[in-house]
Amino acid sequence: MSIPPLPDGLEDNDLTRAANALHSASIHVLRRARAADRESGLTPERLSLLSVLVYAGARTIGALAAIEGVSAPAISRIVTALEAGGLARRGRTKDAREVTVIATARGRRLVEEGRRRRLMLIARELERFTRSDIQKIRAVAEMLERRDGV
Amino acid sequence: MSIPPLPDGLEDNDLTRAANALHSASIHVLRRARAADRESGLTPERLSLLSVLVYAGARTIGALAAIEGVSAPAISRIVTALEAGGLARRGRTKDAREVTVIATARGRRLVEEGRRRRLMLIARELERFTRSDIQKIRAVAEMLERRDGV
DNA sequence: GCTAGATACTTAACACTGTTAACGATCTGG
DNA sequence: CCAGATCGTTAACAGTGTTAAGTATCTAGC
Repeated sequence: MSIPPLPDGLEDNDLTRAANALHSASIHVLRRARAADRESGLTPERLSLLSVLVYAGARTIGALAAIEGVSAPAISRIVTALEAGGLARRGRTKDAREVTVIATARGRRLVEEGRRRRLMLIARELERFTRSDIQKIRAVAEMLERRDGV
Repeated sequence: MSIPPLPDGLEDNDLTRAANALHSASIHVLRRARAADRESGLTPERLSLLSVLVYAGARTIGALAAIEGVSAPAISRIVTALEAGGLARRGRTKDAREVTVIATARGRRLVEEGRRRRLMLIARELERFTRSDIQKIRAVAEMLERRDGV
């Protein structure tokens, strides 16, 4: 896997080269991870929404739409599918216009297994590096996540 | 942005923590990058296929299907759409069963602009780090890409 | 306390992408 | 030369996205 050249119009410096390499590396990391998701038997959209429910807790349809960056009708339909599969349930709040969604135990288990598979796949790839390089990778990744939301 | 805890069932060590942090960081890097793609006016699938054509050169329908990990009919339909938009063209080889696809100049320009936007977005986020940290990020990302295909 | 407007969700109609099955055209080996 | 393999397209269907319209509920103002 080699890194593509910087496109024309971008200054060539550490910053742009870091962005370029980080871009490529991220694509490759997630390509592998996504392969693990197919074993869940869920479509990517359903698994993604269910993951939000598991890690963020019960949320209204509108909140889920904002988080996923899609429309409320799109969420509503996916929730219906998750409910049919016994992976999530609809609930109500004081405001009777709102509909909350929460993952079932089975939904939670499915998401956790998927996350474990993803991380195991990535970890297996990292095994090729030395302990010292793995520490560097960890330090940089944690730094990226610590500072802001890059 | 904080890193989620390691899931149960995964040993807690540098390797798994590196995988966990790298996973989160990759998700965030690409979330930003994808936002830049909307400006292209193309659907993600069309832009992705067009990118392959630009960076890998002319390819047959079957080869594109293998690269994108989807079926030949799916590629065929997207190529038809790209052709209609003047972004790609179909061609022929000696083997008259095969159909090759190649990006037009306009398609190439569109992909290059998109890639520039992506990298500029990522670079802008990295500007928050010190020069020394940026060098570390670059070194790790290039290492990840150099060794294999993580 | 009532009503007008805002808000939250659902349903409907349509576009795009993915699949598999079936078909036509072309190549290849015996 | 022909039977079978290969390549691409078309068709039919499922899933997800959108916007528009409809229903129910809340809230503000009189």
